[in-house]
Amino acid sequence: MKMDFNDKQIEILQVAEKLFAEKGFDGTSVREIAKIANVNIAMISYYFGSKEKLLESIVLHRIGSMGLKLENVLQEDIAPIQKIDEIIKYYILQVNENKHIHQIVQNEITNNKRGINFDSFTALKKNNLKLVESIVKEGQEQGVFKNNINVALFSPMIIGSLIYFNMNKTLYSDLFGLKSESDFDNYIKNEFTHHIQKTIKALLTNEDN
Amino acid sequence: MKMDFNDKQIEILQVAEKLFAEKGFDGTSVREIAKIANVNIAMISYYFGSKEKLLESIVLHRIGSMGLKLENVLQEDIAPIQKIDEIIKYYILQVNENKHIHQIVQNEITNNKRGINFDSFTALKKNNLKLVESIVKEGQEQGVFKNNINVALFSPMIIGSLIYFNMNKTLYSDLFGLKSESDFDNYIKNEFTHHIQKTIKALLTNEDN
Amino acid sequence: MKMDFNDKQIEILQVAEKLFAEKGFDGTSVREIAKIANVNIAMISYYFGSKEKLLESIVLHRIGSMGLKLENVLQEDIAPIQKIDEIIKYYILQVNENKHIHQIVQNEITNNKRGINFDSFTALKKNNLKLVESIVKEGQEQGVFKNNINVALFSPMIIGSLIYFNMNKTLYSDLFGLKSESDFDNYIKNEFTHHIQKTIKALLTNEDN
Amino acid sequence: MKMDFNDKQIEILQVAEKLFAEKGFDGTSVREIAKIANVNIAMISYYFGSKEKLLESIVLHRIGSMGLKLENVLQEDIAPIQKIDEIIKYYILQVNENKHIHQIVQNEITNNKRGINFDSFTALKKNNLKLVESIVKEGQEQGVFKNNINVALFSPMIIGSLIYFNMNKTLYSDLFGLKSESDFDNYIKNEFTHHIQKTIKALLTNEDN
DNA sequence: GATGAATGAGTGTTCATTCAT
DNA sequence: AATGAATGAACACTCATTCAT
Repeated sequence: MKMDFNDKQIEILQVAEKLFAEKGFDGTSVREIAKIANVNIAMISYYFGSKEKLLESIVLHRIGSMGLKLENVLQEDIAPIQKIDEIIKYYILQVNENKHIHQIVQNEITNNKRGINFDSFTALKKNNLKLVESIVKEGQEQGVFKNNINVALFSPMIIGSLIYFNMNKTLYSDLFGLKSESDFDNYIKNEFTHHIQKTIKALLTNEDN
Repeated sequence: MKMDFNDKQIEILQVAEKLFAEKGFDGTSVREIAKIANVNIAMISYYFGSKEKLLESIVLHRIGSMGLKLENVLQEDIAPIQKIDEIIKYYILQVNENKHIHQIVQNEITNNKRGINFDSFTALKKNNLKLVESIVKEGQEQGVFKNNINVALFSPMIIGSLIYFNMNKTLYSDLFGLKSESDFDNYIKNEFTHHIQKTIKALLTNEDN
Repeated sequence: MKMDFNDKQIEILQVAEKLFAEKGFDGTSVREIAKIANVNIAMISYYFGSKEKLLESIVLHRIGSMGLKLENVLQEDIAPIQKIDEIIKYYILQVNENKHIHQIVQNEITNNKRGINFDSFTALKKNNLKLVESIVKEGQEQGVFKNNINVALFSPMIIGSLIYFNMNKTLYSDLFGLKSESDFDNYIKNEFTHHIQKTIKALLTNEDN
Repeated sequence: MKMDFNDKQIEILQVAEKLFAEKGFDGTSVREIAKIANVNIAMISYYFGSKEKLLESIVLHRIGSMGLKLENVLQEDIAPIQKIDEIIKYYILQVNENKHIHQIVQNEITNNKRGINFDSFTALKKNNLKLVESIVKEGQEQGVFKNNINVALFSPMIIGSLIYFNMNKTLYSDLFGLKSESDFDNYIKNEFTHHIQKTIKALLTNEDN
């Protein structure tokens, strides 16, 4: 699968990503994408093969440009508890910056009606899980983290709650008095992130009840 | 808003709920619903007015039959920490039992392109939030819960992580070696629920870092 | 074909007549008629057999209740020229009072796609023609009307121009500064009628060019 | 508003014009048009946007190809009374040659339920009216026409009677013994035209009664 | 390599009518 | 005698894709 897209293709990818996230895959027509991206309708089939292949290309393009990998975020010599803080911050930031694609993939993984291949996404998740597991293990060996921690459920907690929070933007903007888009984004970067960090750390360090 | 549906209408509602959850609203055609529900295509418009009204009817029907209200789940005389356990168990159970509708509503609230009214859903959420807040306050007054707890973020954590877990069933079945539908369901009822309970309680009782 | 309609049937006939005239036969649905007439949808088929038969019933009902026949309008002992004035006045009045049905029949006679029977209407026209012919002949014998008058074309001139005038109500209201429905109706009863009378009499009495 | 239609589009316009005139707008389905014009159903929406836009295109196409304008028909140096003869002849010819479109527009102007724009048609009528008014005025100044002539009612008389005559083809073919389509057409071009000319001139020149 | 024209299949909805009660 | 429920057929329109150029 080639990954080098020309300018027109990238324009299409960006427009399509936005529309797919906003209106769903089935709710978006190629006509609409073509119109907004200011290209001929036939281009989408011509460049990407089909509407479904277009979605796969969006995912590939996104993952390819996701910037810093988790591995590079962490310094070797900081305490495990700080590493956890960093990881959560990184996770939330990354998911939030790519929320369009996360929303799309989430829906499409659920609607398995289309045979779209999201292996690259799943692989990324599994890889991240391994890293977190190794850090938790490190903390456990140092005696700062409790045992019996179900690390695999961190992801649902972090990403799941963030997606849910984003999807119910109206409700939470109302509850927290967030008046603008940037208010909302700042809330995620600060209060929300802090809350999740606090929660995970409590789980890792708290005496069992 | 009438809520009394006859048998055929209920059949349609159930089929549509399943299909909408599986394939999305736009990805499901009324023809398909009619075919599977074994009714004439015209019935859907005839009974519900339109495809969109059908979705609203599904939501209403679901909420109307959601059984026990949270208020009735709780005994007065148990400790706040036990109440929290009960609430989480109830929440997860309820969301899981109605996961179809949660999935649909989640997607449709996001894609606000349709003017479908989900106020009843939002009202339910706000109501539940108030209850949890009062219990946390009770615990704080008794000195068993810490202060500075962002209760409004419990919902995203509980429901968000559950929805995410469900949506990535393939991944987590793989990770946890769950071979059947009931394995997966049992995992949610036991390990998953326990994990969330443990997490929330840790958050409520742990010393700040 | 029976002609005795009960109250509900008459209500349906009146509503349908108005709607057919306003929106055309095909542009009007039986649902709409039933709704406005405040009767069950099935009633139309039940009472009249079909939508087409309903139209035939409207025509019959209308003709049956068209009030004074032309024959009775005329006094024996007035001059032919006055008879012509009376006839034209009667014609315009009658067509205008029954403009709905004239509009409908006009359209439906043209659209011969439906096998609707308008013989009763045609018979009325032929009968009226004979009467006018006899009066013109009377005038010709008295030497007050010229010969070579194509009496059969009087009807197109009188009714045709009136229907056209009615159909272009917006245009002519604008041209003549008629601000209300009753302004328009009065214009027909006075200026329009006078104009037609003047025209026909000119034709009947003028030296050939 | 573009007016250049390709061959297939013109084929569709012609078929649609005929069908709309024969069976009305609502009585004609795009399927039928497509079938007879031997094109794919989707072509109608593709070419014209919608069924209603198709009708607007028909009107535009017709008006655009209406050949000689009234202004060019008249020689400067003939007597007003001859000009009137020419105008009537032109009017009847033009309306008769375009009777389909006149019939359609007539019906649709009446059924104002659709927001179709017939301004171009109305503008044409108003323009023609001005021309006739100027000629009548000319005749009045020369003393050959009487005063107090309601020129605005000429149109209803000429066009209205012609449309009525056409719409009741069966009746008048019977009355005048016209056995073929061309008999009927010839009758319009000769006797009918002459009758209208005679009538209008009588009105213009006759002493008031 | 790129695109305007075209299309078969499918969309949600409305239609006049029928039928069991 | 009257009607609520139901339906097959048709409606105008949009879809993603193809193809000749």
